[in-house]
This record gives sequence, structure tokens and C-alpha cells, in this order.
Amino acid sequence: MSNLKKRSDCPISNSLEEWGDKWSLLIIRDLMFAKECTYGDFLKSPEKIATNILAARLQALEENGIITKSPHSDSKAKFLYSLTDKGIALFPVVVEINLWAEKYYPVPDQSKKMLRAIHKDKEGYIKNAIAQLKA
Amino acid sequence: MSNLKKRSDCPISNSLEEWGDKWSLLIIRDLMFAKECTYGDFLKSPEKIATNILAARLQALEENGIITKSPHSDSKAKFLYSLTDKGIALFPVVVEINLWAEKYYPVPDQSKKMLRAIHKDKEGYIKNAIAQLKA
DNA sequence: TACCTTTACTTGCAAATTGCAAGTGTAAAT
DNA sequence: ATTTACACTTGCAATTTGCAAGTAAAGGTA
Repeated sequence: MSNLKKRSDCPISNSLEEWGDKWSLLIIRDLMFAKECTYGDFLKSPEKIATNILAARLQALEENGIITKSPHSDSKAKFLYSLTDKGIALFPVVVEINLWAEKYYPVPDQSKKMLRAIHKDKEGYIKNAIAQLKA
Repeated sequence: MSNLKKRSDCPISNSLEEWGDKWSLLIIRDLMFAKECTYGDFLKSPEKIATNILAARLQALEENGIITKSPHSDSKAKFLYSLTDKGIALFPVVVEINLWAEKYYPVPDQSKKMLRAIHKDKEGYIKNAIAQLKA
């Protein structure tokens, strides 16, 4: 599993070594929303990740088995990134972060529908979303 | 709420600005386990945070309303750090990270009991743990 | 009262990471 | 044949991290 530092046996610590930097979870978020993204799609995200950092993170996430890169049917110059099962399994973490954020920040319009669905039936929402991502 | 950068309106992005660095969640984890920690307690954690980084993180977390610092009854030279309600509200996030890690890393002995309880009754476990932290 | 220890930091500096801007290589469109 | 689109790479400055040593206030000890 590539070059993990293993500061300790702690599950939190080990998890953070894989995706606990400032950008990885945003890349993962993009893939949870869009299911598949090109390199350029990530660059279009509102947080404006620098292109060299993006390249480095994509490589690390791929080495850690969280995302995969595959050819795009449109063109040989394009590639599609998507989540592996290991990446998809982070979905509940992302949901809980959204629920936390809902309590402490204004909710953007984009998130409202999702949050309503989560509050209605969290388990069901997650199961369905994961099924969609795996389909 | 101090100096948040606000790269975007995204709940994930905003959350990560507050506690999405490599160390903050480990500090928060310590406080979830121990309820109260001194500066020295944090330094004893197995990940070996550098003392200047610890000081900086504690200050940032306090400025962001996630932890509080209070006098220690033993001595005026000691202080106790603990989670605010906002910090305690991160408990479900930490639980989900633990559940994710369980799927992809060997489970340390220390975590086994907690994971068993979570699998038995996640909601109940979280409610109880939060109540303990608020007590 | 002098001095040694504990506790919570701060300081200085080297190393690593991040971020910006510009450039490169290949494939597709004109 | 030339330009454009796409996925990166490169160079370099700025920020952040990490290590080691130091400081200041409080408390204990002789």
C-alpha cells in the first residue's frame, strides 16, 4: 500500500495518512458527486487546487487504492478517475462531515436536497448512494 | 470564528479548514478518549506531535470553538483542555473513520471493544459517548 | 531561602510541502 | 499543416512542518 508512514496503530492516524491532507477529501467529494471526473474536472472545482498538487494527490490516492484511472471512451488524451470500493466506503464519513457542517455553517443551496434526504433516512440514503457509485 | 480561508461554500471544504490538517483530529481523538487532557498528555500520544505544532493547533482549535482551555485544580501551572459541544459533535465523524479503518487495516486491541459496541448499536453507542463527554 | 523539577509553552533554523506561473507532450479538431 | 484541448511537469518562492534547545512561572525539597 505505497508509502504509509504509520505513526502509530491508531485507526484514525492511519486513515489520515491516506486521505487526511487538505485536498484528498475534496477530490473524493468530487467523485462522490460526479462518479467520474477527468483531470480538468477536478481543476474546475471551486476550491482551485493547483495542478501540480492535484497530480500528486491523484497519484497518491491511486497508489493507496482509493481511486482508479481508466481510459476515456471519447479520446486517448482523456482519462477518467473514479472511486474504488475502498474510496466508496468513505461515503459515510463524508455524510457525517456534512451533518456536522450543517450545524455550524450556513447550508449552501446545493446541499439542501441531500441533507433533507439524509435526515429522512440516513441508512437508506447511504446504501442507495453507494449502490449508485458501484453501479 | 478566527481566520477561516473559505475556499468555497462547500461544507466539506469549510470543515476541513477547521480541523482537516494532519494533527487536529488526533488531538480531538485524544479528548474523546480522555475527556480532558493537559498539554503534556497530548505530547505523550504515540504519534509524537512536535511541541510547537501542538501549541499552534491547540490555539487554532480554541479559536475555532472546538476545544476550551481551563485551569487545573491541582496547580496554576497546569491547564485542562476539553471539547466544546462543537467538538463533541465530531464524534460521529470519528466513529465512521474508525469503521472505515476497520475494513482496511488490522484492528489494534485497544479499538476492539469500542468497535464491538459500535456494531451492536451504533446510534446508542454514540448517544451514550456524547452524553459522557458532556457530563 | 536557595535550588531543583515540573509544566506549558517559545524560539531558531533546516527540511518538507504547497502554491503559482509557465512550459511540455500527445491527441484530436480545423 | 496548424491550432486547440487535455493531462500533466518543471522551476521557484512562500508557507508549513519538524526537530532541538531555551524560557518563564509554579511548586516541591533541603
